[in-house]
Amino acid sequence: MTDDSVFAALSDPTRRAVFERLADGPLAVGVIAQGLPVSRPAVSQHLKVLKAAGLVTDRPDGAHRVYQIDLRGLERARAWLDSLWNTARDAVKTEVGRTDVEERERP
Amino acid sequence: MTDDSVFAALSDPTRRAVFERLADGPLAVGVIAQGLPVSRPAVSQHLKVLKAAGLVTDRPDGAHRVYQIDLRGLERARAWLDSLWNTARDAVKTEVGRTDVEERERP
DNA sequence: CAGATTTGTAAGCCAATACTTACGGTAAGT
DNA sequence: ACTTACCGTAAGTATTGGCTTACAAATCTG
Repeated sequence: MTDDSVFAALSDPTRRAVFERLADGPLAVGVIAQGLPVSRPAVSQHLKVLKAAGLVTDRPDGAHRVYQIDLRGLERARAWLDSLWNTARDAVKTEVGRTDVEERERP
Repeated sequence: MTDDSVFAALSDPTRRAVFERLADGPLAVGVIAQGLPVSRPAVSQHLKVLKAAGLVTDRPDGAHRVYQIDLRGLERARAWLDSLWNTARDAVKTEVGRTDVEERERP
């Protein structure tokens, strides 16, 4: 569940579509595959990637297998973005000041 | 600057390293490339992707070209994650209740 | 003006990956 | 027990993508 695996998992549009479908609640693989423009095995492979990234969990339910969103992976992505957003925002503020000085000294 | 381009841009570790370097302030291409385990043209290509995703902006500075973080792209990624996080969290809550009922009816 | 510096782009190469079909294994229904 | 349904995995293929080297354009410096 590294930053790398999380963002790599979120990079594929089909995988994000799978992930968005799970946002409303747990679903079985076949149900997820319905409506998506890819085959069911493809969805299985996507779910495997999402699981390795800590973005979903799965549990057996009879012949079905139910997948559910795991908030831990999302939290990791959020933490990375938030951290970078904060430092970038601070840098922009201090940078504006620095630029003013430089432009005054070297117009 | 679609969700797709943003997450695709953030999926590559080298590109995230480039992006993190820019968090502290604007930098020229050559400076960014220093310390990274890839060639300078590779960095240029990464910056092109980041720019297309709305994650950085660039401006000419003599023979140099200075790149800077653009908060718009970050905001887009944050919005996607936040939206999904909220709906997923709500779904978890209501799902707990539903599961309790189901397990009472079908143990 | 000639040379050096900085950068973007083109071409080519190799690895990663998303997809399909085919198959095996497990669970539910008759 | 046999059939049906659901799912994961293996094998194979085609596409994408990141990297390097080579080259061209623009700018500074002497």
